[in-house]
Amino acid sequence: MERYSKNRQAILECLRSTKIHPTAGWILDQLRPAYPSLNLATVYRNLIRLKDDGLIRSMGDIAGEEHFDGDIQPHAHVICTCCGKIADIPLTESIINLMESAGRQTGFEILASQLTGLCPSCSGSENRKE
Amino acid sequence: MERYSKNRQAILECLRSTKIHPTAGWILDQLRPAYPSLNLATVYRNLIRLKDDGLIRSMGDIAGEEHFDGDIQPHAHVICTCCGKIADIPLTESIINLMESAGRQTGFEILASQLTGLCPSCSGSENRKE
DNA sequence: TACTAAATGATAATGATTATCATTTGCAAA
DNA sequence: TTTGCAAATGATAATCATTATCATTTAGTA
Repeated sequence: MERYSKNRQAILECLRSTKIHPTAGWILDQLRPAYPSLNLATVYRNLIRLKDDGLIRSMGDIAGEEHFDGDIQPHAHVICTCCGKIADIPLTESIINLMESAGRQTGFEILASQLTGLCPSCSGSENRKE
Repeated sequence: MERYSKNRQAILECLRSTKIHPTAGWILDQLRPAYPSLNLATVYRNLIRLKDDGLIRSMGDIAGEEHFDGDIQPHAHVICTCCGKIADIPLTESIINLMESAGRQTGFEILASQLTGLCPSCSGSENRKE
């Protein structure tokens, strides 16, 4: 039978209850009121553990910080490479087909689709150069 | 008229002549023989500059390191979240449609499509847990 | 109640990236 | 050619997220 600490459970529930794809630091800030002694290292450790157990997923480093996702169903995101903003996009038939087709072509096990670009705010400012 | 240093030109050409989507460190290693005094900070500085100028593109942090791409045409990648391996996938009609449709839905200016998952090697080892 | 492995908090170490700053380079005007 | 100046550079320190270390605590079990 698997041990399951209060901290780990709280971190998992925190991740599952938000749609913002947070970082370790954000999770710590959320849980501090209820778990005043909770340590950042513990958050990181449990995120790694939850990821290894397949209960959460990492979105990789976005704008310098690793973001996590409590939704392990295959789905898609749009990410702003400038400010790190993340938007969900509905997982349409065409995206599923694309993921499957790319998986067949490359031999990869495709788990997520990330479209990257510039959000409305960043698109105006940063790209007035070319 | 724009100044254009030898270093910056060499970095740009290095990026354009490879398909491996390298890191700053890799570029430095490539150029060291021809530019023995080239410094890592200079590579970083010029990559930022080239990116700001729209001549190259960053793929963001992959497995802890920022990777760059000399190909600024919209295109698609498959990335292994475990080992960082990157594979190109041809930019099909369906991907273009997907990018355009997601752009309309979210208001983002979509520049690239990244499918993430596990490469054949990592798929075997890391995921035997669930 | 005592034992043992897992979990934790505190903190140091790591590693990629960025900032600082004095020096050098390369063009442009005199 | 010489001088002046902004850009570029090399060397190195600083930053910041993440990871490792380690002594201590916790929680389940014999």
